[in-house]
Amino acid sequence: MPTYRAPRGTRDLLPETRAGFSRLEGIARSLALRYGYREMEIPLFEQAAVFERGIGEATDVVEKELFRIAPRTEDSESWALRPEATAGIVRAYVQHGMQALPPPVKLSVVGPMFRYDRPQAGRYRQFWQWSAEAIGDPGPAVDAEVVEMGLRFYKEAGLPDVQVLLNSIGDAACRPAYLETLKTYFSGHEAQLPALDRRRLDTNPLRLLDSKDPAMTALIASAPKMIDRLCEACAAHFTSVRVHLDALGVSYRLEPTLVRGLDYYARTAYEFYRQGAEGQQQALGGGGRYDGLVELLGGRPTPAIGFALGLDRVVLALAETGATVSHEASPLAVIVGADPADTVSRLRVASLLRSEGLSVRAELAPRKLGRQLETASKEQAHFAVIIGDELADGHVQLKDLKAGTQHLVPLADLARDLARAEKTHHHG
RNA sequence: GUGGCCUUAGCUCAACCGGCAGAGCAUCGGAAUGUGGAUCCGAAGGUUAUGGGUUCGAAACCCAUAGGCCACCCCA
Repeated sequence: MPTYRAPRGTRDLLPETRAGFSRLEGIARSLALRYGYREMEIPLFEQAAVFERGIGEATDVVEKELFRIAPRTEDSESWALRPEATAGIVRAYVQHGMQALPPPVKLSVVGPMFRYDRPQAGRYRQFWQWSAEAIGDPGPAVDAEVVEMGLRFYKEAGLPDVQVLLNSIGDAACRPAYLETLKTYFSGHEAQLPALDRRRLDTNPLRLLDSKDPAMTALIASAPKMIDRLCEACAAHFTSVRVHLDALGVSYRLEPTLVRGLDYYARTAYEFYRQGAEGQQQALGGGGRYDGLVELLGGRPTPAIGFALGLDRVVLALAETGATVSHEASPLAVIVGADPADTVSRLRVASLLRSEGLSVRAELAPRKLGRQLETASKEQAHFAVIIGDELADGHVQLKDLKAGTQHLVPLADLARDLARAEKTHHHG
């Protein structure tokens, strides 16, 4: 027999970990509700063209990380697992005529994404994101609202010190000219450029600003900044975004070298980092305005903005701060028996309590009573229901494992007594 | 995709120069057949990631593969 294991870059979320993810998903759903984003689902895979066109052929996400599905037959369509949710959400928005809904259409998706890159801690081939999109609002107020919602997510998750890095990357009116300026600037220093960055000069000059090569630091520092060369409309938009952020009390750091990896972004761009870890490559989340994407995927020109927050990285960050990410619920009571062999009575009582909506575990292993109780306390159950000879006249022993007390209870009252106690029972 | 470090029981780790594969925790059982988190005793758990090679002898040395991690690339 071969030994099987989860594919590279994927992981099993075991119950302890899954509980932490569920908690984060709960916060995301709660925030979506509070901010007016409606939850939806999109397929885990799409026609590859949705990503190729939407995200951009030349981006790393499409060029090297797209998780393509081998076609089943020669004439079947080319599919790919979703590397992010925005393109799929916008595809659905166009497909279902949501342009007819009063704007903005605010949508939320939580689920796994797939990217075929080399795994590391916090970097997986299957990872979880919360994605929120406000489609049909040109901003700038909604830009600030989205950033604030992201920040609130981290705060409620238990990461109060998340830092916002903010930039404007211009739009079709001013970015092309800026790119030329940038190209000219770096071309003038071509001899100093590392090989990789020399190649970027043609393919993606914006990325030069992001280079971590020490030889580039001085060059980048004195390079022309997009933020200084925004057209009037973009500059006014950015100023207003900042005014709104200030009004909300959201602090942020201007990061003129912040660029985004996906082609569809324009104007507002931002990323979330742990305080003190801003320089690291692992963003907790990021987002921006993508005013051209709806049109790119076949809809009418429609402005939009959104973000994607990485749940895996939040869990990782919480673990690093030593915080308890989450705990699983423990049963209110465990049904144990004096006669190890009498699983019938234990199961019957458990079934009775469960039908009353109570969370109980029946000990079905034929172990002696001491061992049954031992396991019950180890799993943090509040009560043990001990079944013995008293059952003959309709009674059981109800033992409070936390308090160490015990008394005889008529079986008829058991559910009521436990339900009353549940109010004070802290699961876990 | 590039470079580097790592992989021994379910988990965390030992094993001196290449010479008997071990401990703690967890699990199961006994002390204690109707009373729990403590204690004592015991059991079970291993193709030393996988496949080759060197050697009288390999967990250890060499090669390949897989997986994990770190730095890039890039992002969540």
